[in-house]
Amino acid sequence: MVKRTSFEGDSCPIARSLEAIGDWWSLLIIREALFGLRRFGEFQSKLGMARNILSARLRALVDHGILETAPASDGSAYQEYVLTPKGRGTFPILVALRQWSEEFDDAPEEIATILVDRAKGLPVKKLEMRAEDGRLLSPADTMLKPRPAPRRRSA
Amino acid sequence: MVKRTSFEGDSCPIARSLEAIGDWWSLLIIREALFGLRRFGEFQSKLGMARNILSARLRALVDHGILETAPASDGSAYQEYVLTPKGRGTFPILVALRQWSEEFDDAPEEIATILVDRAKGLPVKKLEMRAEDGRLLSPADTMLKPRPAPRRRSA
DNA sequence: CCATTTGGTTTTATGATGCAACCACACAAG
DNA sequence: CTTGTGTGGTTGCATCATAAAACCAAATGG
Repeated sequence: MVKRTSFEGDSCPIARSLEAIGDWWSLLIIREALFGLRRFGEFQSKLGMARNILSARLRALVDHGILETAPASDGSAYQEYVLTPKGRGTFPILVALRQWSEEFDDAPEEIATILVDRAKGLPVKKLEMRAEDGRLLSPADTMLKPRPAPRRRSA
Repeated sequence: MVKRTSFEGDSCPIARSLEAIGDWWSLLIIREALFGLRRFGEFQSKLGMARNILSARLRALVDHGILETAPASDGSAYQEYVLTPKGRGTFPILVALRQWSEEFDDAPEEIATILVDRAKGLPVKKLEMRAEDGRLLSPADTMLKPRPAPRRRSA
C-alpha cells in the first residue's frame, strides 16, 4: 500500500492532532466555522474549494467530533455544521498560526486582518507559555516527560 | 490546472502559515528539529518517512526560511538542517496542537508524553489569550479588524 | 582499495485533489 | 402538476502528491 501514512496510532499528541485537523483545507474550514459559517454553500463560496473535497472534509471533521450536524436553524430543511466544544477548542491553534504569520511572514503588508480585543480594539497579546506558578517559559525551559501511569479508579 | 490550490497569495495569515507548514509531515519535522535533530538520517529514522518526501519537505522548509543548512558541526563533511528564528517561532503552534490533543483526544491514555516546566517538572499551563492590558479573552471577546494602512517611513 | 554508511535522486504505483458534470430533494411560481 | 431554481451533495476523470524501493555518488572505515 502506498496510501498516505496515518498518525492514528502514534503516541505523540502533535501527530494525533494533525491526524484530525492536519489535512489541507481542514483548518480553514474550522476558521470559517469559528467565524459563524454553518452551511455547506457558505463554506463552499467563501473558501472557493471543490465541493467534493468540502464534502469529504466536513464528513471527516464530523467523524473526529470537531463538527456536528444540526438538523436546521432557519426553518429550511437542510442541515448545518456547527462546532462542538472540541472544535471550538482549536481556537488557540489558529491564534498561534496567525501570530506566527504576523511575526515572521516575508510579506506582512499582504496580511489583511488583525485579531483585536473587542472591548478596546487593541491587538491581542502574543501567546505566552507559562509554568503553573506563572513564570514565563521559553522552549528551552521545558522538557518532555513520560506520561504518568493512569491511576486505576482512584476516585 | 488541477494542482493543489495554493494559499500563497491569500491575505489571511492562517492560510499563509499553512502554505508554509501545513503540508503533511512538515510540522513533525519541525517538532524533531526543535528537539535537537539536525541530520537527514536522524529525521528519517526517527520519523520513519520516505526519504524522497523528507528530501522535498526539507527543501521546502529551507525555501520558506524555516530551516537553513549548516555546513557541519561534528567534523564530518555532511550538512545539517537547523532552525532559523522563524522556525523556532513555531513553538507556540506545536504547544497549542499538543494541548488540544491533551484536552480533547478520545484516547488520551495513548498519549505518551507531557510537556513540563524543566525547573519544577510540572505541566506547562494551558495557553491563554490575553488583551494587551492582561485581561483574559475568550474567542467571543475578540474580533477581526482590517489591518491599518502602513505608515510610510514614519521613522 | 574495497565495503559500508550517509545523503540524497529517480522510478513507479497508488492515493488524494481539483474540476466539471450529474443527481436528488425542497420549495416556489405558474 | 409541471417547470424552474437553489441547495447539498455524489460520480468521473485528469492531474498531482505521496510512498516504497531501486539507484547513485560522496564520505568514511578497515
